[in-house]
Amino acid sequence: MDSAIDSRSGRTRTAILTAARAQFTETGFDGTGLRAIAGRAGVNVALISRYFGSKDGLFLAAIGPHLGLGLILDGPMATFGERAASVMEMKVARRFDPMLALLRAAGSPGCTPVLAAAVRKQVIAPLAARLDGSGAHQRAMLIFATLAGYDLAVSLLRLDEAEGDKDDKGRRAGRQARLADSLQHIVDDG
Amino acid sequence: MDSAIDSRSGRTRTAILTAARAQFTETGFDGTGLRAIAGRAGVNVALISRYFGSKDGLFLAAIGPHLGLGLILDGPMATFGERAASVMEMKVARRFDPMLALLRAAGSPGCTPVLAAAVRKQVIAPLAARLDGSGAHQRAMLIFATLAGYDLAVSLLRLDEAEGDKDDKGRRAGRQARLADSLQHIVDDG
DNA sequence: CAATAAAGTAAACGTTCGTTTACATTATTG
DNA sequence: CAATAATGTAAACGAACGTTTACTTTATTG
Repeated sequence: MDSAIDSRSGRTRTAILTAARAQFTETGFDGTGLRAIAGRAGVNVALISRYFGSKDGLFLAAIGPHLGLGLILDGPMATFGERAASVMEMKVARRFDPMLALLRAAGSPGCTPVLAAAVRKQVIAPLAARLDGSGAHQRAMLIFATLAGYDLAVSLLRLDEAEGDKDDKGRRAGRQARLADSLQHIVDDG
Repeated sequence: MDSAIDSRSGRTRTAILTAARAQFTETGFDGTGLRAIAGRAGVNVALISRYFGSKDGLFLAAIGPHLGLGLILDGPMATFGERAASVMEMKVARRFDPMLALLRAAGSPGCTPVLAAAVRKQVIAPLAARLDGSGAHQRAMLIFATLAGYDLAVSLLRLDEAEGDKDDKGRRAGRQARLADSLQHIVDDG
C-alpha cells in the first residue's frame, strides 16, 4: 500500500501529522501557521499542500480520527465517572491532547461544522448507546459538555492553579473526585 | 466627564464596542478583523487603534466587563441550578453572548491569560463565596466548566439540533432540566 | 542504463492583517 | 474671530498568511 509509514512519503506524511497535532493543540487553528508545522516536522511547506490539499484538510486528517472517547467506554457504566475523570487527569503533560485541540479550534468558524460532525459521530452517538433510561442523547451531550468544560477550565484557562505555585496532588485528586461524581450523576439519572 | 456617551467621541466609542461584541461573538478573536468591526460600526479603522490602542485592548474593553454571572447569583442557592439553566436557554438569539465570545476567543493564545483572570475574578470568586461546604473553589470551577461546556455543545457546536429541523421547545426544556439538575447537584454536594 | 514517475525544494503569488502616518475636518476655547 | 485641541479620513506600511509554480533531486521501472 502507498500509505505505508516506512516509505519516504509515508514518513513525511507522519511527520507532518505529528507536528500538526502538537501545533494545533498548542496554538489553535488560526494561530497555527503551515510554516510552523513544516518547521517542526523538518519538512518543506509546500509538501503540506501536496499531501493534504489545504490547511483544513490537514486539520481534519490530524485531529479528526482522535476525537473519540477511546478506552473510556470500555467497562461498566456504573464506574464511568471515575474512569472518565481519571483519564482527564492522566493526560497531563502529553504532547497531543485531542480535547484541547478541539477547544482551541472550535472558535474558528470554518472548523465548527466539521468538529460538530466528528463529536456527534465519535462521542455522542456511542456514549448515548451505552446510557440506560430516558434522554440518552441529551445526557450524552451533557457528559461531553462537562468533559469539555472541565478541560477548558483546568487545561486551557488553568483556573485551578494558584498564582506562582504548581499543581499539587491534593488539588488534582479533589477536582477529579468532583468531576467523577458529577459525571456519574448524569449517567445514573436515567 | 469625557467618556459621556452623548459626545461625539463617546458615540463612536460605543459604536465600536457594540460592533466588536457582536463580531467577536460571531467569528472569534482571530477570525475578526478590525476592518469588519469598523465597517459594522460605520467608523474608520484607524479610530479603533486610537481609542483602544490595539486589538487586544478592544477585546478586553468589549468583552471583559460582561463575563460575570450577572443576575444568576441573585436568589437562594437552593434554586441556583434552575436559575442558571434558565438564563443559559434564554439568551438564544441575542446579538452578544459573552460566554460564546469567551469560547470563541479562548483558543487564541494571546487571549487565554486575560480571559482566565477575568473568569477568576468575576465568576469563580463570587460564586465560591456563595457555596457552603467544602471545596467551594473547585465546585465553583466545576459549575463554570459545566456552563461553558453546555454553551460549547448547544450554542457553538449545536449538537442538540437534528439535521434539517429547528430547535423545538421540547428538546430545549429537556436539556435545560438536565443542566439545572447537574448544576444543583454540584451546589448541594458540599 | 535510460526513461519515467515520485518526492522535495526555493521562490514567488496575491491577499489580509494590525498598525502608523500625514492630512482634513470639526469642535472648543481664550 | 482666531487659535488650539479633538476627531475623522485616506493611504500606506511591513509582516504573515495559504497556496501555487517552476525546478531539482531521488526513486522506480522497462
